[in-house]
Amino acid sequence: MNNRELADTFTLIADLSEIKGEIIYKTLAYRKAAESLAALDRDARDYWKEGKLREIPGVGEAIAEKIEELLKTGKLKFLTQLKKEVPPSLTEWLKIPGLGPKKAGLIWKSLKIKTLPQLEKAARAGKLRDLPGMGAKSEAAILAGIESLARRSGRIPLGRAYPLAQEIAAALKKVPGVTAAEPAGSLRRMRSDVGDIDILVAAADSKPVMEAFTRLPGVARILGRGEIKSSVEFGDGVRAQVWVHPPQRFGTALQYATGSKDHNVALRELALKKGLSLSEHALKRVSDGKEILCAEEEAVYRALSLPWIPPELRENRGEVEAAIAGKMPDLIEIKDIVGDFHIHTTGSDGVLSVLEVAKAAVRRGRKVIAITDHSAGLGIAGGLDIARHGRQAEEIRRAQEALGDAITILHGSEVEIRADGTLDYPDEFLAGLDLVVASLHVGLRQPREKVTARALKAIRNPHVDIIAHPTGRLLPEREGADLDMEAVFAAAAQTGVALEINSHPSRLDLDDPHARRAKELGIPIAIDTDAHSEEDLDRLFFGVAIARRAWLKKEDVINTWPVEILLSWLKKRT
DNA sequence: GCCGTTTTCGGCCCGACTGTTTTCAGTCG
Repeated sequence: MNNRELADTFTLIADLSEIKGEIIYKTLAYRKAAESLAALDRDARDYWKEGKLREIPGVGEAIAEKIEELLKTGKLKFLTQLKKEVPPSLTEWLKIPGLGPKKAGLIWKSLKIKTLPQLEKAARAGKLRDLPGMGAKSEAAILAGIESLARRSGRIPLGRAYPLAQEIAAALKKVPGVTAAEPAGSLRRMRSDVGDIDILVAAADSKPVMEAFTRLPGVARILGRGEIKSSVEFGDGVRAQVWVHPPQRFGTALQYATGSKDHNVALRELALKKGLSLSEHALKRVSDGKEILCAEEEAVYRALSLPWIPPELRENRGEVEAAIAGKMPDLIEIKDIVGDFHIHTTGSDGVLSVLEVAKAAVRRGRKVIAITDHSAGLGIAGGLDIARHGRQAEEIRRAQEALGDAITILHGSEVEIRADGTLDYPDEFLAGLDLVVASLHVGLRQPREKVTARALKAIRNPHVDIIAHPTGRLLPEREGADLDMEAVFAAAAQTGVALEINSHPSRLDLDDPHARRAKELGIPIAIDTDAHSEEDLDRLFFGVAIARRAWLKKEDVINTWPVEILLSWLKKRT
C-alpha cells in the first residue's frame, strides 16, 4: 500500500465518520493525516520500518496503529466495521456541491437510499423537499449539483486553471474602480492541480466587480453572490470565486486567500506571540485592537518581522521557521535557465524542425539545447532508428552552422527503457551521443520490484545523463509507476545522474516533494520542457514553479549551468 | 484523534453565504 492509497483510506474514514456524525475534530484529524501522507517525501513504509510513523504531522498513536495494520495486512478492521455502519456509496454524494455530510446522513436515514442514482430519482420525485431543514430550493440545488458532477472531473490541472485565472483577473482589472485583481489560493502557490480558481480583487465598491464576474463569458451557473464573495461555475464544470476587499486591506486579504491553510495557521500563531491577531480582514494589535492596515502583502510579513515568503513555499514545510531564522532560500527563477535538455522535433513526434526549434529557443534566451527525439522502440511516436540518427546529426550540424554562437545544439535522444529493463539502443551508440535522456513510457503498471529494477538499471547505465519524468504520471488521471523512489534516489545520488522535473503541465514529474527529497540527497535536477511545439517551450514556467515549491536554488538545477560547465559534466559522464 | 516554550486536558478554523428559518444549521473554502 503506497502513500496515495493510505491517504485515500484516511480520507474515506473521514468522510464516513462525518456522515456517521462523529465529532468534527476526529474527522479533521483523519483528514490532516491523509494530507500529510499524500505530501510525504518518502514512503510511509520507510517511516514505519524506522519506527518513526508518529513523526508524520497529524499522526498520533491511533492513526499510527491504523497505518501499521494497513501496511502489514492491506486491510483495516476499523474501516471494515465503519463501512458496515455507513454505506461507502454515500461518499459519492459528498462530491455534489451543496450536499454535505449532515444532509447526506439525513437523506440516507430518512429515505433508506444510498446510491447516487437513487438520490437523483428521489430528488426528481420531489421526496427531498419535505425532509426537515430542506425545501424545494435545496432539492433543486442537489439536482443541479448532480448534473454539474457529471460534467466535472475532480481537480483541475494547473495547466488548464492557470490561463483561465489569468483571463478572469485581466477581465476584472478592467472594471472601473478596481485597483488590483490577482489569482490566489493553491493556484498562486502553483500546486500541480487545483480544486477551483480564487481571485482576489481590490475595489472600494464590490457591486460592479460582482456584476462583471457573474457575467464572464462561459459562466453557466451562479453558485452564490454576496457583497464580499461570489462564486460561479463555468460550462465545463470549473468553479471560480472572487473576493472583493477595499484596497487598503488588499495585502491582508491576498495573504489570507493564498494560504495554505497550514501556512496561515503558523503565521497566526507567530502573530499571537508578537501580540498581534491576524485574520482574513485585518492585522490587529491585541492590546488595543488597533488595526495595522496592509495594502501590500509584504506589509503583513513585515509586521511579523518576516521577509516576504514566496507563495510557492507557503505549505508549512518549514518556510516560516526559515523566514524567522533569516534563512529563506534564494529560489531559482525562470531567468536563471539557460538550457533545455529534452526537446522533440519532426524527427519523431514534434512539429518543428531542428532549426525551427533552435531559433525558438534562442528567442527565449536559451544558450544550449539538446535534441532528444524518441528512440525506435516507441513506435507510436515515430522513434528514430540508428540510421535516421545519422541524418539527424547532419540536420543538427547545419542548424548549428546557421545559428553560430547564438546557441549550442546537442545531439541527444530520449531513449526508451524497455519493458525488460534494457535500453532501446546499444551502449556503443549511446556513448556517441552528446546527451542521453532515458524514460519509462511502457510497462508502467508493472509490479513495484520489476518497474523499480528497470529504472535502477537505466540510472546505472553510464551513458544515461538524465531520467525524464521519472514516475510517468499523467495529470489528472494516470498515476505514475509504483516506483520505490528511495531506491531511485539512492541510485541517482550514487551515479550522479540527473532527475528531471518535466515542465509539461500534464506531467510535472518529479513532483515537488520528490524534487525536494532529491535535492536533499545532492542529486542534480534538470528542468526540461519536453517540447513538441513552440508553445511548449513557454511551459518551462510550470517546471520552474515546481522547482521553487521544492525549495530549489539556481545551483541545484543543471539547466542554469554555464555551457562550458554543462559540457564538462556531460564529458565526465561519458 | 492530535497536540503542547501558556495546557497531558481542553482546545482545535472561522466567517460568508444560502435556505429554511423567525435566530439558525449546513456547506464551503
